[in-house]
Amino acid sequence: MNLVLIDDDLLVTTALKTILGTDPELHVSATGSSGKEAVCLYERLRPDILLMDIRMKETDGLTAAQTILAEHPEAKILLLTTFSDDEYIVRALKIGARGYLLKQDYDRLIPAIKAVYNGQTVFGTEVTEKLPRLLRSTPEPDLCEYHISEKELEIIKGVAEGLSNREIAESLYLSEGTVRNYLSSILAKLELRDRTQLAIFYLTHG
Amino acid sequence: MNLVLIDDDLLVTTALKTILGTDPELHVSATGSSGKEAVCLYERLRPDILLMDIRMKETDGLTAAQTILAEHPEAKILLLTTFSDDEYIVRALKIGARGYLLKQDYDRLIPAIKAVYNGQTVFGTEVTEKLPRLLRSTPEPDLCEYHISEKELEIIKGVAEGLSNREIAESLYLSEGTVRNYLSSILAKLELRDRTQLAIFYLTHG
DNA sequence: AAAATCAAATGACATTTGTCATCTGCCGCG
DNA sequence: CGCGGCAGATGACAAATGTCATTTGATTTT
Repeated sequence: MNLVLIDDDLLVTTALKTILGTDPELHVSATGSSGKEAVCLYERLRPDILLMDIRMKETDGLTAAQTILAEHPEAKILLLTTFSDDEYIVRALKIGARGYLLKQDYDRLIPAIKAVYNGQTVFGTEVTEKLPRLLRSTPEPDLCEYHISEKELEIIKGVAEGLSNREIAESLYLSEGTVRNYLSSILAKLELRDRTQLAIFYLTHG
Repeated sequence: MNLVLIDDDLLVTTALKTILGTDPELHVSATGSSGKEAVCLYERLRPDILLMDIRMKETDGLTAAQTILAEHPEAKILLLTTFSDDEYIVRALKIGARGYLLKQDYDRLIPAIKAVYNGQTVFGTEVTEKLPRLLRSTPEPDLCEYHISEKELEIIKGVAEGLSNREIAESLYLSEGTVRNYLSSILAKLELRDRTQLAIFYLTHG
């Protein structure tokens, strides 16, 4: 069972590597320290499981997970974090992560990894308690499910106000062409066809 | 003071003609029995005052008034009706009618006509009572304020679903060009610039 | 210092969109 | 009968939109 570990803190990755090394079934193929690396390593090594921290400088773990899952929906990604932040949990679920564990649950980490390997989804104790309530309160698909940067969001808002590309460009001090480029990639990400569909999407699901 | 009378019921027009004829200042130039006629007669005779029923078969009085006022905002149109229907009152106000009288107020009709002639706006007693409340409860501009035909509405809905002109055309069995033409006139009527603004308008005010 | 990275810009391009003038049947009305 | 008015269609056009490949400049990384 091949693993890739991603954590900001070198101490954590090495510690984890040691802990996991005690189990003969587990093999840590590589470690990394940023979301970007996670994407690269996943592409290159196709590990059975990707164990990743959420809070990291540079690209955060959730976004990286999203990138990977967009390409490989079958990827088994286990998110690891110190805090049990509600928003993170929900988002992790929505994008299709296979697990969300608190670092304090480290004694259950190995069983959890094996469970995920067998196709299950695993959540830490605290998370499990919160889950039903969280799901009840957020039934709608959200904008934050996609990788939308701050600037992209500004552009979306402009579109949803009925502005033209030129007007959006002026209001954000960009060139019209740049706005077009941003818009183009936004549409691709959201799988929409034109600005009108985008405006509708934003007004109804945003 | 030239008047044009419009009412479905010939009995009413003739009766009114008689009543109004008792006043030497008033002169009924013509009478008609439908909204269309109202528009024609107004265009042709440019009466000082147009006295019109609201409920009529064929084009109703409000729509006709709207058509006329769109072209001639200075037109003095006095609406006459049997019922004091809230929706009608509000709509009449919004489109710029100069008065709204109940037929039961017929004893005040002549003074009202003269008042309107002098630039005032007149409402029957019952209407006056309801007015403030009605205005308070409907602050929003509405789609129905504009002359939107059934087919036009279909097209607007299509736009608000994010369909392209071609797709709208197919769904309504029209040519793409025709859809473009309709859309063009819709945008002009609503003073909007493009389909995106239309979609936004429909989703928020529609 | 060299290489990689990223935001922003550019230029070229095919489509779509919005506007306008004009044409075609068709129906009602005098 | 003929005429005017409609709903639709057409064709031509400029402008806006969406897509892509490529370039620039600044910043980071190594």
